[in-house]
Amino acid sequence: MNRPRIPRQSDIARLAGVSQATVSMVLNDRAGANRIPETTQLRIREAMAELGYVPNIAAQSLRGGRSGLIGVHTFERVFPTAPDDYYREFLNGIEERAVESGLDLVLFASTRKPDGTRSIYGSGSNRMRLADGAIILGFEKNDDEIARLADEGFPFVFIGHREVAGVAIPFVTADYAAAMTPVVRMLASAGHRRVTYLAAPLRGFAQRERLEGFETAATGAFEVLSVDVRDTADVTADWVTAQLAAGATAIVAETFDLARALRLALDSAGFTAPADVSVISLDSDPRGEGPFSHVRVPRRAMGRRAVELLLAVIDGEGDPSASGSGSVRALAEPVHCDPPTSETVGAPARQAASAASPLTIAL
Amino acid sequence: MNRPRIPRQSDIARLAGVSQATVSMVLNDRAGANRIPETTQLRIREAMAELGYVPNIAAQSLRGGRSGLIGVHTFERVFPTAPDDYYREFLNGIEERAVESGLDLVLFASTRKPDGTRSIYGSGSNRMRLADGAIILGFEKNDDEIARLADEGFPFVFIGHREVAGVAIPFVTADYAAAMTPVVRMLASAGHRRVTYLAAPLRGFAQRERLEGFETAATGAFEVLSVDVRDTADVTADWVTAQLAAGATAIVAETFDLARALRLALDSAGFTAPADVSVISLDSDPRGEGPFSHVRVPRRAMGRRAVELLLAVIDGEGDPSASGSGSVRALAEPVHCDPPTSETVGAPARQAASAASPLTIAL
DNA sequence: CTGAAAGCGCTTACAG
DNA sequence: CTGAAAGCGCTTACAG
Repeated sequence: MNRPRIPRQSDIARLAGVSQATVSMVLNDRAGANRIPETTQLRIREAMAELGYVPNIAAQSLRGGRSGLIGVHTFERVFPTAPDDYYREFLNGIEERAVESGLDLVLFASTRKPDGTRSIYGSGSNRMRLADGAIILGFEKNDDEIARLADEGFPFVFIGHREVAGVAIPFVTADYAAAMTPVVRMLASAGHRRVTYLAAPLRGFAQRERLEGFETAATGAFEVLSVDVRDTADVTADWVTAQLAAGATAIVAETFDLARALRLALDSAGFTAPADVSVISLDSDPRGEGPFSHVRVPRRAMGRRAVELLLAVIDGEGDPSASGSGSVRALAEPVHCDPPTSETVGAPARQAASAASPLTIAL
Repeated sequence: MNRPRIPRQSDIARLAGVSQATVSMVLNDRAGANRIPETTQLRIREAMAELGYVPNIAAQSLRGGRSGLIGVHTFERVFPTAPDDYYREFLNGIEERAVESGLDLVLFASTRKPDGTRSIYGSGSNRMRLADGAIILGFEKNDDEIARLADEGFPFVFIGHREVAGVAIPFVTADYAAAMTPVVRMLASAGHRRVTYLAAPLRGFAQRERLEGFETAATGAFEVLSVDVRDTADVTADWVTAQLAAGATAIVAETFDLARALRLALDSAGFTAPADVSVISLDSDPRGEGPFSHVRVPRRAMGRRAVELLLAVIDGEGDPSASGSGSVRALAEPVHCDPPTSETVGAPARQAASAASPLTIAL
């Protein structure tokens, strides 16, 4: 009933009558280089199978430098409590791509500080080094830690556009600006001339890029009636009614939160899309497909790309001063977004365009 | 611009003017045992901080130490594509508990075999050994691999009742059987005497335990009209109608899938719960709270418990032949389920109890 | 109180 | 064609 010792290369060597080094060679297919005879190789492989040999990863990575581990660090929880998990799609892509390269994922749970937020160095030591590199997600600003991480030469990439003064951060983002062109084209060709842009309070690059892209694309196509920055709570039936009364025939909602709020507001104001107003959401709802035509942010593809970018950075292609960083540069290109579907885009509702319409009564 | 070499213990030792072994002692808090003076310890800690030292996990675990890594292995994908993520709540609990103990999580993504399924040994080497132990989730039968894992003495625990011939597998489960008592009591005291048990095709222990617990609890309380094993597709309006016609005044749905199907069937048959029929689901819907009164399976608590159990097993308290395995035994106790809420449990609909009721027309 | 040394299981030059 | 040896970065007896 004694626990059998786990076989190692020297056990195989003894059984096959060769040296441990020879076993290693055969295992790593470097046998050809050293011209070890087929018969010897066969004997070694048989011994291997007989003993059920499995390499010891710790020893391999100690010796070889790589652990085959990709770190994932989030400044918020990795597995959120709510089912409409913002990270899920990114993680899907990360996992998928990691599988393809035979890598395992380390979720840094140990990095939580006493106050509940997460920190890379908060616990005293950077456990991240455990991995060959890391993918970082999350909104929290933590420039000092990022700078230090870069300073130490630890390979990492961000998902989402991040900038820290004095540090060149490799990141994966989507082409939010370019995605606005088909949005504008779809609305313009449906006949819309006055459009409201419903924006969330500014938080990051993605939003800025969307808005700028939208305004650029809209130039000459239609009038951006207003760029209205609102919290979801302020997207009410009254607000919708006022927009239509002001002549808007279409609303572009920047986030899926705003889109959800807009759906409720439309319902309670008694409007339907696209009959009364055309609506496009600029972000897809992670919980499901969402109520409106929307631009799907390619989160899964971004997750995959992040792994690829990280692998390139780990391979030392990340030095910005190097001339041969072509691979990294290509991988850091924004990921393309597909054009929106058109369920809630239709012709402008005629009456809404007139200030004398019955809708103004609600004001 | 050269990447700085990662500091190791000998670098600290040189800086602090001690030997590398002393650094190791201080790091592992074995300094007290050897009475290393406070001042020396302080010097070492300062040097450590200055260099940003982080232990090399591979070396630690090669040497026999702990890596501080808890493995998570699933025979299916870790991050499912669908938002109604069955694993999410387990992972929540696992992450939460790991955070508390300063452990990181390794998601074994590399363990996927060419055919898409996952295997522990399929890729040639057992990458799991990287971690101090592992929590295994998922339904797929893979007895050989489990037996081998146990054979090698690798510490692991299952979430969900698992049995493999000849191997004592530590697992965490919920007290499904005991949870049936309040279910039966709630129905009986509402006046129900004839209840249909809607069961999924038998797949595991949880189901068996629920059914046996239910039947035991029901004895003397009411008649279990039928135990009906159905696929969700077969839960139709006709089926519901037939149940009521046969005299059932309440339906107990075993899984959340069945509960969802039952909701649709009730809708299309024009019935509402609890006016026409009382309904209790024996499992909670991971996607949300679900349409019916239900027993909440304490998945998060089970995840937490799995970490605790694993930690005990790692500490060698897992030897079933040892007398001191009290801790493991206590942790392997089924986790308690709270009693169901009562939204869709009401008094029996009178007419349904009569075979001459208009409902039978549908037959 | 602290250091020198062995050894965990591998890979990879380097000798024969 | 194959083996002896060094060394990856640690921990842990064992000597002083």
